[in-house]
Amino acid sequence: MSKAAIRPRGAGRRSASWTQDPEGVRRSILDAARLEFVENGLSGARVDEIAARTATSKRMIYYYFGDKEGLYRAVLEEMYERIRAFERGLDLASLEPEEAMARLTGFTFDYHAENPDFVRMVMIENIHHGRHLATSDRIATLNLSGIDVIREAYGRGVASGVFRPGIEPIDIHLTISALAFYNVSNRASIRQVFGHDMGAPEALARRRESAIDTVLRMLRR
Amino acid sequence: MSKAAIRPRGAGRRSASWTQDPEGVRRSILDAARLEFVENGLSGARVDEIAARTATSKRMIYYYFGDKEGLYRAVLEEMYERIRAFERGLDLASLEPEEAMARLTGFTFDYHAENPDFVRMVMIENIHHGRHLATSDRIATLNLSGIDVIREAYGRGVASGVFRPGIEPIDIHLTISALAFYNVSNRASIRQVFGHDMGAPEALARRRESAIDTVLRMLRR
DNA sequence: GACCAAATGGACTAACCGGTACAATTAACA
DNA sequence: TGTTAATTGTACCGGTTAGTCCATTTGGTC
Repeated sequence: MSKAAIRPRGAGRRSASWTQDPEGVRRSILDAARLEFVENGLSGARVDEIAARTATSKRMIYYYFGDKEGLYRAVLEEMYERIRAFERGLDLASLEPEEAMARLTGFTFDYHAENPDFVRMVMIENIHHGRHLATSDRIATLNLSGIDVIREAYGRGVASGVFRPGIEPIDIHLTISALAFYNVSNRASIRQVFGHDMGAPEALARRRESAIDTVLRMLRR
Repeated sequence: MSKAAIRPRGAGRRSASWTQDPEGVRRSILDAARLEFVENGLSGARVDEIAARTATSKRMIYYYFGDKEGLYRAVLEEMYERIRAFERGLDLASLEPEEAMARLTGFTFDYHAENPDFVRMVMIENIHHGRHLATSDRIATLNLSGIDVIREAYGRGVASGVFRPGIEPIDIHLTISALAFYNVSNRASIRQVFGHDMGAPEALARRRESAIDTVLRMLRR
């Protein structure tokens, strides 16, 4: 500190050598940033804190992501890409309509329960009115298509007579999402206000069954 | 600015006189704070901005609320007290069980739709893991009892045979809340990702009916 | 092995922002 | 009317924080 202050700019000692690793550095920054943003939100997150969690320096954050918001956007985009990959991994077309819907609901519920980081990030982005989703090209071309899966299974169910007609696929999706999302997003307030722990294994299991049952009852004749 | 800088501390000109109005000042600060917190979150909110929206000065914020978090907590508490008043205002005991549940769901849905500020504040508080709810005495003695209303109506419904037995009242509450809450909380992300506006009048109306229908189907034999 | 673009480090800064010091005024009440 | 606690205004401060400047090293290419 004392000597550094009188050394000419940028003339400080540095570790003898290092190896370049652009992808590793990028990855390291993104991981650190995810932790920090998910915990503290966009304005609550500290760039210095992210840098500290990283193997590299703050300088690199700005080198690769431009500014704090650019980094935030990158984290957000990656998380949406992951859930999209999850959705594409679902293979429900071969199942009976009821079974397909039950599985979709269960898997969606599980994905949210197992990825609270994703839930928190979506909450944070909604607080910001979806401003960063709106300005993201990667998100624009993402084509989140849980809806297509739903449309297909629901259509088959209506055709075979097990489901009642007249429901919009988007409404099915919203119901499934609401039940899965809320269970994670509002865990803290529910616990404080009702003393009920939605994260407890038995509560979670009961809630999962309830969600599946609720969706099926909503769809049946 | 120029002359002010060389004037002794606190010796600045002030408006000739003023009338004391503690309650008015408090009210004014709380209203300004609600706008700012709800829009920007706890860490995103600026005390100077709140002060600017107020009829009074920043000094008063610290005088009445101690610090930024104290003010945040006061806003949070007031919003929870309001929804509690709403819940107590519901008179469902005189209705048939199905009608009571339908009304409760509809009213809850409407309350959330009409009070996005409340929804946003709860989101923000959940991001903070409910830390401020936990340290609030006013919340601790609040006794949010939508649950009691549910237990009563559900019990009657089971007794009269229209509802199936074995459902926990808290689960009924969670289902209702999830459907009502999600519709407001995730509006922005749903719009960006699916191009669907949950806030549009017709979408809102359809969603409201869907929520009521879903809850009743969940409860019926 | 000379050259150069990409990648990296460390110190530094300007603005911002929560919170405070000091002084003054008001209003209740004896 | 004098006293005093409650209330209010203005200027200011110290720490924090996003972002930058300058220099240096790496590693591919010809």
